[in-house]
Amino acid sequence: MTRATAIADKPGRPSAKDVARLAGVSTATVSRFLNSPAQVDAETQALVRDAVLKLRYVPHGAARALRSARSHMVGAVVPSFDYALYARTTSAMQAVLDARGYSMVLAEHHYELASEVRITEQLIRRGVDAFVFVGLDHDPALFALLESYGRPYVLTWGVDPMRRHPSIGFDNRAATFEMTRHLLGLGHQRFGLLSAPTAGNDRATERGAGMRAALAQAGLALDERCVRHGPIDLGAATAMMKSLLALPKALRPTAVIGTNDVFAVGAMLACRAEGVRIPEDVSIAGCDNTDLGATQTPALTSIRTPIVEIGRAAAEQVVARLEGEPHLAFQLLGFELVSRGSTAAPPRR
Amino acid sequence: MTRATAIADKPGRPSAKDVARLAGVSTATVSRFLNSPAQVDAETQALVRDAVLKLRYVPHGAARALRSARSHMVGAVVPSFDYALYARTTSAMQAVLDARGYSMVLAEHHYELASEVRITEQLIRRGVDAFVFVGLDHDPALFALLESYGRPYVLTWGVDPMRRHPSIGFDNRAATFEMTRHLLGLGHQRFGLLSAPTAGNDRATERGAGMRAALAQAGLALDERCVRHGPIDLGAATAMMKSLLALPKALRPTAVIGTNDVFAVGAMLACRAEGVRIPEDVSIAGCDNTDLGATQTPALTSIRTPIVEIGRAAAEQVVARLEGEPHLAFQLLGFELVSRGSTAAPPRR
DNA sequence: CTGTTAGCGCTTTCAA
DNA sequence: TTGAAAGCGCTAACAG
Repeated sequence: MTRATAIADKPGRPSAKDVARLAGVSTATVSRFLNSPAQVDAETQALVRDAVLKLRYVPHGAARALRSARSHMVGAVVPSFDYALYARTTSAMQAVLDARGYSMVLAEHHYELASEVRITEQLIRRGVDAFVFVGLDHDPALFALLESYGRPYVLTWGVDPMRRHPSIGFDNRAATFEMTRHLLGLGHQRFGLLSAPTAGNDRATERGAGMRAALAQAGLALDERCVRHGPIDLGAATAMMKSLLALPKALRPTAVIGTNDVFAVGAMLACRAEGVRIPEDVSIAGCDNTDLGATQTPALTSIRTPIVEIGRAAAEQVVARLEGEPHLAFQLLGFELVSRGSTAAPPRR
Repeated sequence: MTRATAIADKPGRPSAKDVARLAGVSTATVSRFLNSPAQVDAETQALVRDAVLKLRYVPHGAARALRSARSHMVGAVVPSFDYALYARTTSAMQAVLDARGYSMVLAEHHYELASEVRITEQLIRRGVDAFVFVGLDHDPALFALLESYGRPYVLTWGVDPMRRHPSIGFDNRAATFEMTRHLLGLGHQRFGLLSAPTAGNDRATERGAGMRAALAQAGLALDERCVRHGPIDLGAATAMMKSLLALPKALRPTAVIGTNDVFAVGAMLACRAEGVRIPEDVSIAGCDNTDLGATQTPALTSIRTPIVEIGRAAAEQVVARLEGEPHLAFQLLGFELVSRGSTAAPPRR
């Protein structure tokens, strides 16, 4: 027996036929016992139950999936797990799925929309019943694929303004809008933005837009020389902030918003390295309210986003759809500004 | 059409038969084209390829799995995703699996060994080919189940000292041993330990043991009144540390080790809240060297554990076994003490 | 190199 | 309430 065949089911792996034989019934009855016990006589049930337990019978999922066109697997397709955020959302999803008898298949696309399509196709091939995606921006080919295979899905971390795709999230634009208002209220006039690349990332796009909108409303404009884009990574964020600190004094922002906490904490590291005081010299704010930000000194002002709620609601929606239960196709959840020590009035001139 | 049937494959979902018809060949040839193209004539290949692309054919995974007894899915069964650590390991795994044409099914057992068995059985039912587990401590029923279904697996975050189960990890005991030596070297005599519950958690057990061993070697003993156990959670860790700080002065530890960075950072929060200075009044050290610890003020002394390497190696090992390739069943990886500002000499008496 | 054929293990009509 | 029988879509023998 070679390694390659080692995983083949043991010769003795019990099948429904074995259970049927032992219980003295037909395989049809075994199947009914498993799937709709109400249709089986109580005595017969006892017979079958004993046989199942005795043989430690575990039904063959692939056969069931083939026959019933239902794998009971839900795909979670996320940008990346390195940012703790999606891990927590996924964890919440997984808990709900598990409770409802579904398993979760996980895939990352590393912020590449094209690879998202490829990955999704692979999961369809594996028989995944339904999908949860992150964000509203996706390759049109993705929706075509889902449509052509009749797979339900839900988008998360935002709500589709056109109501074309089922979605669960919050208003990313409003979140940074409110944060910017907070900083404007403290008296800031010169702002900096640390953002993820916006291509194919509506969260980053919207968060930037919210900031610009709030500034515009206050009669200000975001100086593009104070904007940096880069990967969601502490090192990159630190470098981005350092380059802002290197700007001529008249240009240098007194308030910097990161489109998420990683950027904001990276900015804090840069300030510490350069001897720039927070919040006396510069205010820093993030988004998503992670432990990473909340435990900094000073603690990071951030937006509490519905990380766990999104995961739970997404899982519940796809399961409800698979099971034919009523559900809300669109859910707009709330967020909350959490003001902490990293933001204060700007330095006096 | 009800919601429940909405996910049924569209009537027109192409099958191998459709591809065969369009290409003017048999389904066997389609199958060969997909699985071993070398056996198919170049011209025929072109015919089939065109048909596949034209119909946007995606093979039916369940049928393939049923027939070939191979689902190309690997199960990752982890304690929890809330601790960012396992998310990163899983991410590394997923990248390798994806590159090798496998998908990853994810499940969490929330530190309950019994639910780990249940979850694993569910994944076997779904047809998962192989498994990666976290830690060496598991319910014997788990191994019995894997054995009876002939599923390869690998344990991670430790190496089985008995060499009974394939495993990839590092020496958890040596890690805290070294950390404790570091603190002893700084002059500490009274130690505190913040740990996860040790039941069914060999990482926590070993990390505690390493500390005790180092102390014993130095002729000291860990005062059990300075030990706290609790969930891996910042709030819980903070409370645990507060209760250590509430000890009579003569008993209060001057050095506290967390069995991971979450405990250590929670301890830092407690110190800040109580006005206890780090490292002047108390030294604090963690384990796993996460961003959470590294970005604190002062930065947390910790142990860099092979988080990503474990994930990659585990994925490579299970794939190698499934594919019948040579592989190392046991891999002992290294770790490294990273000394930062949170540890220093104890206060003078 | 290609087609024919026989199932993989299960669910689901249809009859009894 | 139960059994017999027909496949789900694919792969692997076996012929040709």
